[in-house]
Amino acid sequence: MKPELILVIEDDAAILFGLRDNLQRAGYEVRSASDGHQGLELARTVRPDLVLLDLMLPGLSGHEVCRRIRADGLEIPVVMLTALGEEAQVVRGLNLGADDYVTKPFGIGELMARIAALLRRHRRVTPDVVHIGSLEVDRGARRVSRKGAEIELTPKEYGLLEFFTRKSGRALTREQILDAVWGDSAAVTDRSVDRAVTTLRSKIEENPNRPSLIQTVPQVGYRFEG
Amino acid sequence: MKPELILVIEDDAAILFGLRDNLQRAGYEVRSASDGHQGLELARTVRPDLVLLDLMLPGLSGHEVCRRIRADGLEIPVVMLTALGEEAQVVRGLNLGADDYVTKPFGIGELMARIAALLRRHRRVTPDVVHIGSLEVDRGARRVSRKGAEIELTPKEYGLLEFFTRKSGRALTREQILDAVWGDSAAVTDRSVDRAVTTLRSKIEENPNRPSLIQTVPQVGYRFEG
DNA sequence: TTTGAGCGTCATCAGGTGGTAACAACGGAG
DNA sequence: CTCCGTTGTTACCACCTGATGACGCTCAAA
Repeated sequence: MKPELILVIEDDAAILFGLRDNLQRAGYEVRSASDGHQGLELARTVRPDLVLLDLMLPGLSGHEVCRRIRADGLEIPVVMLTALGEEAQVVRGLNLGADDYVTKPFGIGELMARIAALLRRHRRVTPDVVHIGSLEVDRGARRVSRKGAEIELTPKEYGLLEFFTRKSGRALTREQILDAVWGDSAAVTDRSVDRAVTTLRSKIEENPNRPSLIQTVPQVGYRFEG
Repeated sequence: MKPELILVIEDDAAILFGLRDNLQRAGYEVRSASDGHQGLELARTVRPDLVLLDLMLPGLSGHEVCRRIRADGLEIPVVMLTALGEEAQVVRGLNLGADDYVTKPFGIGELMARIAALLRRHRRVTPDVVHIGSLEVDRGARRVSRKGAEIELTPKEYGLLEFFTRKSGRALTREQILDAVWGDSAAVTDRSVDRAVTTLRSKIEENPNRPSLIQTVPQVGYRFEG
């Protein structure tokens, strides 16, 4: 099997060297960049399996790099490296789509373990097209169809459905759904989730009165059956 | 068979002369430019089969020329010529879409071999003509027509259409489109994408009011139906 | 210098989207 | 059986988004 490729974006040469050494020893292939722009370009072109991203970078900041990676629709796991005392930054980072963060100075063993875990988790997910029963969700084209017939969804409905497909089988609170689909900035009632679920059900369920895809979990929220 | 045309962009007259001499001796036709702007212009107009590009140039840098060539959707192989000690630049170059690089001072034999290899490889890929419904996009001739009637597109319109043909079927964000067609350096609003799409639709859609080729993906961007 | 093409921005407009509210339905507790 | 909290459903309409015409800036050719 081809070794997994890790992109390290880090401007401190000493740390970079250490990371590269450890990663290669662990059997990963490593590419690196020492500033944000270069790192972003590499992420786009070489399509690494995971990105290790320092927060403080010349050029683009780590946040910006992360945001753009996500904006490109790349679902690469991103691990942020932050100095102590940057907790506020950490929160921002996670909201921008980072999957994990590690605070410097870090134990190399812990970091390696986190990386391995993320890769393992990520390998299981996301082919571009997902089938749930007779329903087909094409994330690349952003399209949904059943038995060849396209189902027209509004952006919000599609966003909700896509989120469900990524968390299928798990009970999700309305708050989790709001955060993920509406974004933390939006100030909306959690009743909006109910309403969105209703309209989504009416479009994708065979029998909207007895939903089979989106189950209500009383007192909690909803669960998508994958 | 028509001799292959190589464009050399190099400001050092001595090196340029040597290259031209060797290339012609090897049976290639040669055009040359001594600064970035002129080189880019030539690349666009004479459509060489390969570009030899010096990194350090008056006017536009080699990187910028390379990026713009790619932004235009030209899939010409580009070989970067770099001085020793410019490794960081080399990385950037490759990421910008250069296909190879050679470090000065170089052995002329090696360079010729690389050029030949690139031309060979390039001939094998890139189907030049794409058909979408009744529309025909000839990437080789950089021409678009419908039922034999040529459709005149401006450079930006053509660049956009060509990018669409390469990403057909996928939903593309305005940001992705901007990066690819305008280039990251361009400071333009994403409304410009809308504008460009509108004018492109008016030229290539049978019924611009009900577009069939370029679909709007609300809140996201556009999707080209391949 | 003039002219014109290309293209980026702005203002406007139409249509769609989705949040809220109001009410219905449901189910559990007492 | 009644009460009350939770969820489903529908209607309404404010707001946003995207389409498009108009305008102006820039650059190159004549």
